[in-house]
Amino acid sequence: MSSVQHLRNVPIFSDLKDSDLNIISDKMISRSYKKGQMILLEESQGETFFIIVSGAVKVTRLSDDGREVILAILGESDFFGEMSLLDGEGRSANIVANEDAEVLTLSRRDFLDCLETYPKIAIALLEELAIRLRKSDQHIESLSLSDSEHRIAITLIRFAQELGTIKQGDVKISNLPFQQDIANMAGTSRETVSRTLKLLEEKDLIKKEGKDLIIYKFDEFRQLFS
Amino acid sequence: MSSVQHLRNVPIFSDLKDSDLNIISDKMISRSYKKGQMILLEESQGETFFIIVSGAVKVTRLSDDGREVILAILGESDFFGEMSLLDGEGRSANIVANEDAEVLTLSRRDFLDCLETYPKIAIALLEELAIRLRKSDQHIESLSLSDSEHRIAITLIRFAQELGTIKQGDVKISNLPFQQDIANMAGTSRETVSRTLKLLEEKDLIKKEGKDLIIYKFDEFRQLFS
DNA sequence: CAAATGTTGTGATAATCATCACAGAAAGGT
DNA sequence: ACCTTTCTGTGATGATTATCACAACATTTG
Repeated sequence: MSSVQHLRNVPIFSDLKDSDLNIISDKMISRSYKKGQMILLEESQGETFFIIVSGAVKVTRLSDDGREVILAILGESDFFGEMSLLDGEGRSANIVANEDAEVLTLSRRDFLDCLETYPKIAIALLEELAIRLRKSDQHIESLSLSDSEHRIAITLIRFAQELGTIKQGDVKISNLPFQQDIANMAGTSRETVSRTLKLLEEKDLIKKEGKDLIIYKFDEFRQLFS
Repeated sequence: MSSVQHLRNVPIFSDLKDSDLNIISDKMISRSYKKGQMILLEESQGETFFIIVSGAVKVTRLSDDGREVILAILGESDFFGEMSLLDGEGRSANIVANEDAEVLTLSRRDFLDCLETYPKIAIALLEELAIRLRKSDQHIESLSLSDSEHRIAITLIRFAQELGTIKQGDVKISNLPFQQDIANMAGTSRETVSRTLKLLEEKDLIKKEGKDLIIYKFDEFRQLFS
């Protein structure tokens, strides 16, 4: 798939004419990263905008004592790096390739030019940031008032919405992340994730199948843990 | 102070010419709310953009069983309501007047027109959303991996940054919110806030003075709880 | 000012969950 | 196929903190 085709799939560019997309596409540089490789480091200056062509990355923050909080896992057609370009602050999170990943990058200048030249991009970007803020709010709510079972269930729901495929009301999450990553998203411990997944399976709410996980009756499941 | 003067203080409008500000200002309607009054209800359709002229509001989410999570407390020159205007989803949070409050409102149409007409506003708004997203990320981090003492200290730091006045390295927070509100922001219980404030006072890190609270050596305090 | 309501302080108790420890399973490398 | 590393399951234990209960104090309201 051509670079322009990829851009077309990215929500913030989808409104543009082909000719404009071509112009932008020409300014982008392609890069690839191996699984586990650090793409962006917290504290460093943010000077680049990234779009994921294939693979997945995780957005994390690290505490002094080395524990990791996963803020989000991003996949194909998602983008990142815009925050420090926008507000000029240093980076606030690390980005690590969660699988082998291929990305397109745009320099700070070209990105900001884009916003000036195509107000539609700015507005589409506003939409996207509003959506992210909404997700953050939900995340904060769940961390604030749920017990670990709820938090883990909500994390599974997040994965289902990002990576899941629906089949007769059930959702299958292929390639479920490791328990440690789930724990780092849910704000709990790896052991608790292990025990809770077992619990949910005993309640016939989910089923583990190798690397995949099926959530039965997704709508009811979501209701249950709202 | 005239309506235009207030707009000038709002970051997203500060770049505009007086003539443009006047045009926008003419479209705004002023309203006031009594302390405790609901301004916006979760679930309802978001059709209005709000700017706070005076007073303060709290942004909350409520769980089924009635517990409240406070996402933010906003004051003079802050704005809200933009999220559901931008992404078209229903409201994701409640807004309640935390003190008597006076606001200016702009209709959905006028707000979106504004963004189209003045790309600078869109870009300034992007900046602001980026800043909020950053704060959300920090909030998520702190909920995920700190104990209650740290979470409460970080909540105090948030208040200090929003409402505090510096005096010789110490910060004074006038009119500290109730313990229950602090608890709802820090994701802990009211009793734990009470006990922790006492603890911090015994460590000579803070001092309660009636309705005010002083954080000694603010920089060190912040360092301590990163 | 008295009553009523809202807020804070503090003990006792129990529940949740992190942590430690280690065994077994799975995946990856050579 | 074997060794190494990573991931998962599970018991035991202790720490943290929510919850309940109630007294003291403060603030509002009639």
